[in-house]
Amino acid sequence: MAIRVDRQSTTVRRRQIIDAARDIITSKGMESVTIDAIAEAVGVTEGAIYRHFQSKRSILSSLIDDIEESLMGTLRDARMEESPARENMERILEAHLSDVEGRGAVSFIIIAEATGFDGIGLQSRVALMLTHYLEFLQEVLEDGKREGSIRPDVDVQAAATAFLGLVQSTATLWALNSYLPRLAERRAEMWRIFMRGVASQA
Amino acid sequence: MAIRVDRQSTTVRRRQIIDAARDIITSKGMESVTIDAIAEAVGVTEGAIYRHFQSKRSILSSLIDDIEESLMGTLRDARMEESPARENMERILEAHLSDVEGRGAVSFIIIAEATGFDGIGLQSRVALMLTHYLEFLQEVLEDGKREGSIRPDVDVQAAATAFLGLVQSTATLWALNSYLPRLAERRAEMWRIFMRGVASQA
DNA sequence: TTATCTTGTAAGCGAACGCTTACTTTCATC
DNA sequence: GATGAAAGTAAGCGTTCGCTTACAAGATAA
Repeated sequence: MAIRVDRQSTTVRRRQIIDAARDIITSKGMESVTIDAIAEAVGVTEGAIYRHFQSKRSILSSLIDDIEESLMGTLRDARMEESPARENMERILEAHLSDVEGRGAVSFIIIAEATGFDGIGLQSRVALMLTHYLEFLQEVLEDGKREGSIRPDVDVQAAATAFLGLVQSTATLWALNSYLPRLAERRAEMWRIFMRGVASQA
Repeated sequence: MAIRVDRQSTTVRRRQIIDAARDIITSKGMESVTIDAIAEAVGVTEGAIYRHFQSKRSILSSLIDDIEESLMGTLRDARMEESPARENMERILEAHLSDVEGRGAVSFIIIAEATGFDGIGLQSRVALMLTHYLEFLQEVLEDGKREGSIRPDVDVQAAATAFLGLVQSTATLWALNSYLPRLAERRAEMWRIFMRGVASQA
């Protein structure tokens, strides 16, 4: 009588492992991401994890790939629609902040904690993701300049950094369980401040 | 012939220990802050550290006290001068960002990584510091409203959060060694964006 | 001088963590 | 039905880390 074992393909397991890592980060924070915790969440033993990933570092690296994909997907979706740049930017902010509210915003937790990542050498990987993210924002801001809705003398690098800051500070406050009432109104107000900051005169 | 021992009072040692912790954070990141590393930096053995602090948690807690003090000091200094609120705000931003550039901005690294702090229960301590910080910013912004330099319908909570975001995103990019050229110009431009976002019409 | 308090060391305990090894079980294919 | 690759387990190795313990030595005051 053998113990019932739930065998799965590497393809399936890799997905489960990455998803488990993400879930643990959002619910219990980065420091709780251990191979043992991941294994338990997936429903296998630690050893099995190493059938599908060669190291913890490579799990996190794959998770960052995953996060970058969904982050850039959000950006692409918002821009795809042929609407004014300022509406695109607003949609991006809305998508990010409802992500913060709903699922804890792994992406921005990872970005925040990446400072202390260099024990496993993922700092530069996160830096690269951030670069891609900011470059895309800068493109959208350039769109706005061409349309005339954004002032031509705005430095798009600084503006993109400021935009990232809106999301980052909100995510931090949220993650620290600070009192964050009326997040929807807060978002609307932050958007107004940012837009007024970069917009052409009304 | 006894081994030369550098005996110091608890008062002195506590300072040295806190300073060592701060230095390690700025130079090598939070995850490198171990009792052993602190002991080595101070020039004693691990055991000696426990003569002056009862736990690692209490070292970090004291460091946060220290950081809060200097953070609030910066705010108070900037506001003390009887100048317009917008100049006060600009001075605060300048102080924070030159801190980022110069000494690595421990305060904002701690804030960023506090998300993963709950293993040692300091999350709420950092959240409290953030609350104090934001409340002070809100007061300065209210000053600006009274002066008429800031639009009366601006939500000061959202504005303070956006301001924090400026510093946070810059600190993150800096800590990740991202390409951050012309930080002084960047600061000036971010200030312009923020101020335009909250200012009364020119 | 001697007693006492304080600061220090050396050694190591126990737990956690990343990862490996030796071996078993499942499953597709010939 | 036998075979070999793939996926799993149980056990444990080596290291790191926070912290404790037993003991030594400098400082201070009677």
